Amino acid sequence: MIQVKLPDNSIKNFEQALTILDVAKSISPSLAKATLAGRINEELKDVSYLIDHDCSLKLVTEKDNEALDIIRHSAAHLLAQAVKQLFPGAQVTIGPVIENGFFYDFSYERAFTPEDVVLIEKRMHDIVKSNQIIERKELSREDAIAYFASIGEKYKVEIISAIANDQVLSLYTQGDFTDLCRGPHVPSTSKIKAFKLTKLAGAYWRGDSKNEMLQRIYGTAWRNKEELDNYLTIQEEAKRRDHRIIGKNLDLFHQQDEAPGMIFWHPKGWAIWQEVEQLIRREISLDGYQELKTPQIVDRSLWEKSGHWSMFGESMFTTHSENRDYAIKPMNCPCHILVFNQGLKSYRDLPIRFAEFGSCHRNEPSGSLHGIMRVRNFIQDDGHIFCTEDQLQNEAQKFIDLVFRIYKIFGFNDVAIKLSTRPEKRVGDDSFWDSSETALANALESKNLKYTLQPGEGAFYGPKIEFALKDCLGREWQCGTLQLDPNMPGRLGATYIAEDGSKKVPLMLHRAVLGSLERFIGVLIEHYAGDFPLWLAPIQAAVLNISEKQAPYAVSVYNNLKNNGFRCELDISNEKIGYKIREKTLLKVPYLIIIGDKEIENNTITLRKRDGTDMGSMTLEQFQELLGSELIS
RNA sequence: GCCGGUGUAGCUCAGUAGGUAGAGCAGCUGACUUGUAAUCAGAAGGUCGAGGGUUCAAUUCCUUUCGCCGGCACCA
Repeated sequence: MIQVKLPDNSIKNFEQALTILDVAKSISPSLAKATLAGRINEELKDVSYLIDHDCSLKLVTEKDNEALDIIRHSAAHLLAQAVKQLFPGAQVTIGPVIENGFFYDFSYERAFTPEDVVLIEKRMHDIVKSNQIIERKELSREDAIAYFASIGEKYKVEIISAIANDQVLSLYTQGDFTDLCRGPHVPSTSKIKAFKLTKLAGAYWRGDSKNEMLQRIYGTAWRNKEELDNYLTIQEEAKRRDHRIIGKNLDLFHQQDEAPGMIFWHPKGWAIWQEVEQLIRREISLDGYQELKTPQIVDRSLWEKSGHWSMFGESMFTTHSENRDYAIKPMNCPCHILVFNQGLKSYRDLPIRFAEFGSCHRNEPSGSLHGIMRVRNFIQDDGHIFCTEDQLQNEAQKFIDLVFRIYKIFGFNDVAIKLSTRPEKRVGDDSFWDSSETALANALESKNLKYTLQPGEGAFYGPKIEFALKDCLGREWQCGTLQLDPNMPGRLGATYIAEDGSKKVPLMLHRAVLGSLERFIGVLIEHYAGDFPLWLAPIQAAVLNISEKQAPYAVSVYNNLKNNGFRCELDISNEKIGYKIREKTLLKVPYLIIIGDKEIENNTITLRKRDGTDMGSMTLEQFQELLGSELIS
């Protein structure tokens, strides 16, 4: 007698061993049809799994969230099967589930073309139609290696060879295709109902740039067509928000061949920048930061002392003059230490908080550049805190508060926190790393903040806390960072006089709330889709006249607003009002001011918001009050 | 940096099986004087990313190179 406990705590008794599918059938035929897998004592299993002992069972159907991963994994196999049928010379490697879909990497004598992908996707649909049963089989390591070696799948052999000896290996077969896989999978190919191949790309074997480059095919897969369409719509939306397109349409900035990875900020883009920079300036001064400015180009010897020359020499821009080598600064911290080093510092002076909007250059690999999100010249809302070990926790807490305070102003309320610990390539001994990692973790825990651990992701000089905000499409952007650096102050000779009269080396915290302003503004553009809130809008209002007659009145309204500090535009061209409204609406101007004869007569203005709302007429004074109150909120 | 794609007017894009290119919008000129998302007309606008090669002839073919796009790798 076998007892199977179901999620509603009811218990079903069976005379003999049976599969998960059999259990589903015993409940209802339609449930059996919908079942994709089962969770036996919390472990996911195929529907063909044989239940031969008492257990709890939760049937996984299309409706369950966990079904999605199974479908996607099966879609990856489906892709591999189609590729093997069309290109028998291709070797399969790995095909995991990723966010929103899956990919599969192949080794092939040539790159796949977009035309190939069309054929592959078509073949995948054919295989789905033919409803091939997906069967699981267990094999010994030796047999599995022998099998894949016999069909010439060298990568699979390599993968199996790396798997521990005592692991049971499972193979999944569907029609003419067999793949090594942990599973589980859907019971047959017809269960994969909604998928689409999305991208073609090169990818290194095992993610290592020293290895062969494989052909990666990306796809997305969903429970049904509605979900797939919904996903594709969101992708379209993301494309519509692309900061490179909006940046061009709104005339915010441009980039050109002569300066790859650098931004030419236009007046309108720079207006946004200034607002963001001023906001940071206000907020950090409340937290006791002092702003300063340090040189752009600094002698090589400083970078050698700081460790950058050996650690990041290749990605620093250099120059030289009169037999001296210089680096164009890739970061501000060494210079901040040089400022700290001027004059004796007492423990009474600490903590000292320096801030700088310093322009930094890093020679990022060409392939990594992306609009204004990843650039070679950037400015961070950078800052460095010099403090004692006792002050560390308090400073970390204070900074965490600052980050949340500022993100909230932009409407980012969902923030993911990550703690990155010691990387392989690092300076400083292990006791430094032990204590500093603990200190950061304590700061987070004292604030009851949840965080994920990222082992090996720390900076070469110390561990860090990273703050990733979520935009309105749910995408994560890592912006804020707090990095503990117990090494650099010592390397550059920073000291303070302690209470007992001895010289001590201060701790340093590198911190930024927004990170690179270029990137942060890129995030803002995509988050708001160009519809900036009034305080950030490059043009806050546009004055439009109906016809030539009202031009002088329109000019006076424009001048009045401009003189009161609002960013304003005037259009008194000989165009119809509909044309002017369309133009300014496309430029996402929050308020359009329409001036016709009526307005002159009543000494008012008529307002239209960028979303089309007609706000009727009011006096200019009333409008300015309205703007003022919107700016404060 | 690596793999693949791509580069034509200010913008969005078409085109040439090798014979130095075309549309819409914008800009310019003119007419119209307009009431809430594109008024009409005219003229003009291009070393077809850059260098080299093949050819009588290259924007088109070959090659080198640069930028951009999608990934991978990288991201102090």
